[in-house]
Amino acid sequence: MDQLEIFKALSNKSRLQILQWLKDPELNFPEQEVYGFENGVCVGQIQQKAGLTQSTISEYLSTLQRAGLVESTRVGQWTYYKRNEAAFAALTKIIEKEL
Amino acid sequence: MDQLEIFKALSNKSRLQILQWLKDPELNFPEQEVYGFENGVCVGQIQQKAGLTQSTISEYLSTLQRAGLVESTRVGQWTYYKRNEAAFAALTKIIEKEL
DNA sequence: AATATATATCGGTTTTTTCCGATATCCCAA
DNA sequence: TTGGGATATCGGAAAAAACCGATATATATT
Repeated sequence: MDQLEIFKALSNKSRLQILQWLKDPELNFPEQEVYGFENGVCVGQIQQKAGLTQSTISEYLSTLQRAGLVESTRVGQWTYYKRNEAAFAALTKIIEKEL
Repeated sequence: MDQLEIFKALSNKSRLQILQWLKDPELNFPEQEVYGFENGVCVGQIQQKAGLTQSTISEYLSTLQRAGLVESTRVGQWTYYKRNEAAFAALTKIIEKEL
């Protein structure tokens, strides 16, 4: 886990917001027909809610993924993103012990 | 506590390093004559160790202070900085609950 | 009052980040 | 096999961050 990369990923308003939305998909996104929220939420829904362009959101999700904070699953034409809760748990430990 | 401001303060290698050094001043800095490390470590010592200019370090310490991660005490011509451990504890809670 | 030392602030250059539009890729359906 | 929708990638303009040197301010000493 790269501390610096994680903190950089977290130091943007939109990316923080996305992570918070993903904490409770049922609450924050309209129903998804096929998969529920098992795999997370697809890029398009996040993009709509965030009100930024598709390319920007795609990049932001990559950034979060490189930092290990989210995971993605491709299903057909859709890519679903969900939080990686283990990474958040690890992060609190980093702050408690290393920082 | 402003999440975003905290994460921005943490997303710089030198500032992270400073926080780690301040975790154990006895270990990371030469003895200070008058005050021990009660009040923390003065700017000059941090600057020397970091190998950046005085102005840069002064700014970085302000950044950390604005984020609430350190506190400063002026004693004569010196300003001592030390960690605000309460802020770190609060940060782990933010990550657990809000993030 | 003059000088010296420690820190803060200011102005500027270079690098990084933020965001966009355009285009490429990938997958599905007809 | 072609067209359309979803996502990724690329190139770039504008804003922010990372530094620096010069200068200002505060305190202590003489």
